[in-house]
Amino acid sequence: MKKITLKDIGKHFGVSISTVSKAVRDSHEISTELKLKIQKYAKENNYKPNKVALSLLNKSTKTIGVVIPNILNYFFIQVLYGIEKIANEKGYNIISCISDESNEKEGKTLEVLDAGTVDGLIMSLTNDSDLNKNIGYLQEIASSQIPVVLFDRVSDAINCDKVIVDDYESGFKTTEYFINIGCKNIAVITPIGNSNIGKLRVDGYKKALHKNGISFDEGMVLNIEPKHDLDLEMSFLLNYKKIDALLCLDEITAVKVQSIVKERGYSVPGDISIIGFTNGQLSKYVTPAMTMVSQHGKYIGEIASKMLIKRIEEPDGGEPFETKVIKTSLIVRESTKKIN
Amino acid sequence: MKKITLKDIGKHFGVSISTVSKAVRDSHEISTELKLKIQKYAKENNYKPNKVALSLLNKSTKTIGVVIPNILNYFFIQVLYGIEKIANEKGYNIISCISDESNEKEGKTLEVLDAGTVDGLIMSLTNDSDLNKNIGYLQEIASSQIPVVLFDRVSDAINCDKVIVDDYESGFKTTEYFINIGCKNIAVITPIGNSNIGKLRVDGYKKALHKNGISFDEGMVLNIEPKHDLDLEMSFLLNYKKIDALLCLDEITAVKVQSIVKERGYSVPGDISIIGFTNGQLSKYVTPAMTMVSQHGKYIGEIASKMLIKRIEEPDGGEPFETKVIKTSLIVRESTKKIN
DNA sequence: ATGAAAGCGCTAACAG
DNA sequence: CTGTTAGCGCTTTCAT
Repeated sequence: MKKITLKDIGKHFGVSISTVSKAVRDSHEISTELKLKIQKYAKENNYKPNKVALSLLNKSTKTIGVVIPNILNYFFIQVLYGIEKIANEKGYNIISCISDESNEKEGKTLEVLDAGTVDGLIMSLTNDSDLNKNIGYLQEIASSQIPVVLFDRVSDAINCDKVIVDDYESGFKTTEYFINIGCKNIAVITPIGNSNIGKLRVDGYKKALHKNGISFDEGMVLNIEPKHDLDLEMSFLLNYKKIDALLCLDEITAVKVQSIVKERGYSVPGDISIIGFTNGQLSKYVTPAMTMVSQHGKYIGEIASKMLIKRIEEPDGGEPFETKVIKTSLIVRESTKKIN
Repeated sequence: MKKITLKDIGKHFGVSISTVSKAVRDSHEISTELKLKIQKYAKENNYKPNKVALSLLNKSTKTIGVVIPNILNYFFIQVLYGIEKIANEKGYNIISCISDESNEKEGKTLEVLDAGTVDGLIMSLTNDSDLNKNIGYLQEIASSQIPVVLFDRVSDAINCDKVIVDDYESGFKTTEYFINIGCKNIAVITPIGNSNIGKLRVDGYKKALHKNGISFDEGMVLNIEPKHDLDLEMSFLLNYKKIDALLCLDEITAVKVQSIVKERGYSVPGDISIIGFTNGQLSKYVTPAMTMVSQHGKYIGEIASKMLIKRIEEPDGGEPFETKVIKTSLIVRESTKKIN
């Protein structure tokens, strides 16, 4: 038997649909006797108010859309986990969409989410969406449809709440950490070279070099792409110059790079110290366990979720948009050590 | 300006709402001139038919609910990825819920999903849901509300389509693999001892021992729980008997166990060979790289998604329920080797 | 070629 | 106490 409705119940008892509605919601307006009968019947038949109808009525779906570029990336999973946790506590559901680093899929996803399915949107942009038509679309949505919170990969062109990592600062601090333990030839390996956050981290890196009197060398920044042969590229880099530190801008790259470096006979951290971004599940268990920059993904998700729900629920009191910066922390393990 | 509706457009042109509806959907019933005007206006104002209204009308939400026990587990992520991929291709969205291995949260989640929000449900049960009130509830949903597909952690008590791994066979084959490379003292470490799949794998293990004339020893099966001290438990196990092979029933356990074993001075695979379940991101990068049983998570997700959507879209032609068994494969790496 | 009306399932305001 | 009405946004007959 398919889902039972108020109408069905009403028919069964020969009463009106609004009476039933009131009865199941235990209104004082209904006689106790009738209420009991109806409630019993409703329970037995597993009646539940249809959410879709309620959504239409209340103009609120109690769901929030989450768009992330890559679900196989532990950082995003952590953020998703944080978002879900808070959303769940506050009675919201999550529609999760994966843009797969594709502008096109990102756009399609926005179309769906912009059609009344969700009360708000939490999103991290695809890698190259800075030069992306979706930006305009998103700005449109944020400004006139539903609240939007951007995290991690954000864009200045969109006016909304944001939660970001202090990428510049973080690139700076990490580089100084290398310098403080005695490293001088510090290379950067980035799979996110054309994203804003990648650029910021590299800028921080440059700043740290500059401050410490080390001249910046373009050749020490290795931009990699999924299709590239990392092994080969690393071989060029290692032959290019004597290197004593490697800063990798995501976890999987860090782990792969460490493995390549070890295979080529370098000792980590004896010859080369390595630090990676994103403290996920991988870095802890490889040998040597890797020193990582933790972005506190779960926390970012929680914050984003809270900000969004606040926007959704508060009469758009028009608090000015906020950008929260989450500080990273360095989790020091065995892939770095002081050179004496 | 908030979302624009047909009514708004109608008012603007002084025509009826149904005319507008037809116009935006390019009906031949409307004069070209009017159609063009309306369509232009609609585009300019970013009109999009409200999905919620459509859902109510069509009694179809074009979304499917996914309930997984643990999002920080790579197997489930892979499944989710596979589900999303297919669903997306077929125009469905995913509402993802995390039951966090809690019966209670699982139940709440079902309540929400059972209220007309989704057209179908893909789910893996919480660890101990065999002795779980939700089972009855789920059976109720599956039998009378919406199609349900269970994967991995399923239950016989629920009558629906299922996608499972050949856990018994897989426990058997893996154990025989150990035996074939010369191992005799094979221990099992399971964090999922009270789940069906955990039991099946252990049963397969027993069968292989038996077939090869090795007697089964209860003490060689180590049930662990999140709160337990794995280090300590492993120490007991290693002192209990000389062990030359360890079968770990999930990836993170495998990695941790290998790390503990190495720390205690054993060589892997020299002294002890190790195999783990779930070929995720971890096992490939630890040292030594671990031999793993791949369950083909993404493929499982794709299959589940296809089965569900077929049920949703096909006039419930009442094909009998199917249980698809996905064969595992052994990815041999360096944590196992032949003993001579 | 356009519009009125019904209905998806529900709630709320208002009558009786 | 119970019922009628209207309306959320949309599509779909069925008039006109």
